[in-house]
Amino acid sequence: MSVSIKDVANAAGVSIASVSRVLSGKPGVGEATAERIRQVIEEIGYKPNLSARGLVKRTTGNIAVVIPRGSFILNNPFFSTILEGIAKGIDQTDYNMVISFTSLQQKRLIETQAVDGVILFSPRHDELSLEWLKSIGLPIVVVGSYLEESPFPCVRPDDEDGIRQAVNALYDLGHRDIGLVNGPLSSMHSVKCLNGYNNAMTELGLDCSNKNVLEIDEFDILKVKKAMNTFLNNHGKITGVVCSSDYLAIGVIKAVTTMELTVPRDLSVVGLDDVPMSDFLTPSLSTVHVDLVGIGKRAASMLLSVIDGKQIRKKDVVFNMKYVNRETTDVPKNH
Amino acid sequence: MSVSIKDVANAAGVSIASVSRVLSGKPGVGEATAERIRQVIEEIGYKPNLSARGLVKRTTGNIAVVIPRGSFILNNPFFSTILEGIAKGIDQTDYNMVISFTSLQQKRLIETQAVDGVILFSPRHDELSLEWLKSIGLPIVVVGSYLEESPFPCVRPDDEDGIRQAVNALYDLGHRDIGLVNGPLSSMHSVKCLNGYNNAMTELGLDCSNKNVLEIDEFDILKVKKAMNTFLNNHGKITGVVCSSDYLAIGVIKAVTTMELTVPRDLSVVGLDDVPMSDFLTPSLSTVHVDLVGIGKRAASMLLSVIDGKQIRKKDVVFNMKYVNRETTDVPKNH
DNA sequence: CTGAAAGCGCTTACAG
DNA sequence: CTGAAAGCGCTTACAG
Repeated sequence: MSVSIKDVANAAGVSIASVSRVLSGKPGVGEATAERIRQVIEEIGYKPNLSARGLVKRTTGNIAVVIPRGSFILNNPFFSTILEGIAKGIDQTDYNMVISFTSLQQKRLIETQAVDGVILFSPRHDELSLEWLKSIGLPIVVVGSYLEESPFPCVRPDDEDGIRQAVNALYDLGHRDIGLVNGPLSSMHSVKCLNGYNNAMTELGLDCSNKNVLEIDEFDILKVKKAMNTFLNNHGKITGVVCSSDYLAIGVIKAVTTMELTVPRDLSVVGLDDVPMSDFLTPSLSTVHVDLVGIGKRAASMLLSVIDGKQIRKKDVVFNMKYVNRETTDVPKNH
Repeated sequence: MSVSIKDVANAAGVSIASVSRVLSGKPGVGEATAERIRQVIEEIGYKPNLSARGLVKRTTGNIAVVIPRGSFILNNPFFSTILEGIAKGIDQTDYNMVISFTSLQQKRLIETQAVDGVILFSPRHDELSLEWLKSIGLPIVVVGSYLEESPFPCVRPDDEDGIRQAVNALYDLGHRDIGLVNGPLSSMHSVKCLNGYNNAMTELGLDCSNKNVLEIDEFDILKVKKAMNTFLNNHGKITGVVCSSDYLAIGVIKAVTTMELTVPRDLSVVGLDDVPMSDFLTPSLSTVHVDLVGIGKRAASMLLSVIDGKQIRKKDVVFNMKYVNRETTDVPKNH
């Protein structure tokens, strides 16, 4: 069928050991021989069989990207943008990226020694167990949000400060009644956002009793609309909201608009993360920027280091965020 | 290190051959023995080594999802939604999905026998060569757009009819000067869209001299804005445009809005494909719906069939589209 | 510098 | 029904 190492050994008149050595750049082959072997490889188009190599080296050349609850998640550009970064991060290497969305696949992928390492997207407490993950002994890097008790290195945006900046931006515009639209607290990301919100409000001397916090657990436009409706009715004074993600902000704007309110005139809205599409929306979304592609890249290079057995210094890499004022924010209505 | 087939054979007091047979569900093992083996496997948590299996069976358990020009593309929800479908399609199987965005990775993935089959996203003529792809002899299914001379089965939306429906919807609203905002013609998708546009216009007795067609080759908001600007200036009569994708439509709306025009009052805009976010936008996007998740699922199941050596009947599976009227369309201004 | 040989963990004729 | 053995294509001590 396809050519094997034996074929190139024959064609070059050497042993397969020598071929293997030049393939992996190991020393111990004369330059003349090595050159001849390289030529033959090129000529007959030999490609090493990864299964065979993997069998003896106990590696696969694959890294897993594990994304929780696929269906809802992939539409969220936060994930796809980080994914882009990961892809770029491994582009120059020999690793392939295998993605899994369902926990069924994830378990299999990990148990089955099908990958050399794992990039874990913002895991939630109710999903893959940390104990289990630890017991596997696979190199793991977490991306997106920090897990308190986790032994794994992590790359993430500084959500807490991001939300703080968002709150302050609204404050500077004159807003005093500021709400938070958050995701479910089973995600550490949401917990950080809540902390950031509470801290910022307290620093500013504003009321942060959690009445002004709306928690949305499923990302369904109808549910968001309904929730926003009752939320705004119960908190009539709110003039601006900060959201824990751009995607959420888009839904909030939609919900608000269908209530015959106008953004930003009746309500200012700020997102979080600045996904590429945010500048593209109409009105363009005020949000807090972070280099999502950079986060993905960094997570990838970090994982590769761990796989290579290198000690990594920073176990928790936090990317700075920066508020970007666009069109969904304005001074409050009766200002 | 981890347990091997030998360990379970020892523990069960049988040969590795028997273990292998129950693993693959092959006949030739007594029910009592088989049951005992299954128990041992469960107890000691044995998982077969995929590399070893792959080496002898010459399979990998991986299917490749090949996405062209990653950076721009992944932000486009058209792709991520189909991806979701593919993931669902292989969820119940033992296959893993390995994704590649760069042609470098793609070549390696395919040459290196690292996958059992390939799902190829809307390839362009200037990318991976069909000749090369054919020469590899790997099962391939194309998703997204049809390649005329391609020997590979394809799953795709009926773009041509979709555009036709969009044009007709605008016509029915009273529009007569209808433009097309298209992608680059190196993609068959764009070619189909252009055909659909020309045919629909002709059927309606409208002018379809290509002056009313804007071709945007790179998806950059500044470029879109600039292009739209000159386009609308040169075609002042246009009251509605049809776009070859929802993503493009979002950019068009943005561009138009920054020109101090209002959608749909000054310009009606229709997208194509109805990605999940379209209903989420403000104003929500009028577009032509197609079951993108279904397309992904179908492509996956089709590829699995080809891998299994089954003959597939339909080489070109076309999904119907259906116009959805939302908020970016209205009667023309001076109607 | 070079090669013969063992071995990675499986599957699958082949023999019994 | 069951097992001994060959072999998949590599890598890597070990000897020379």
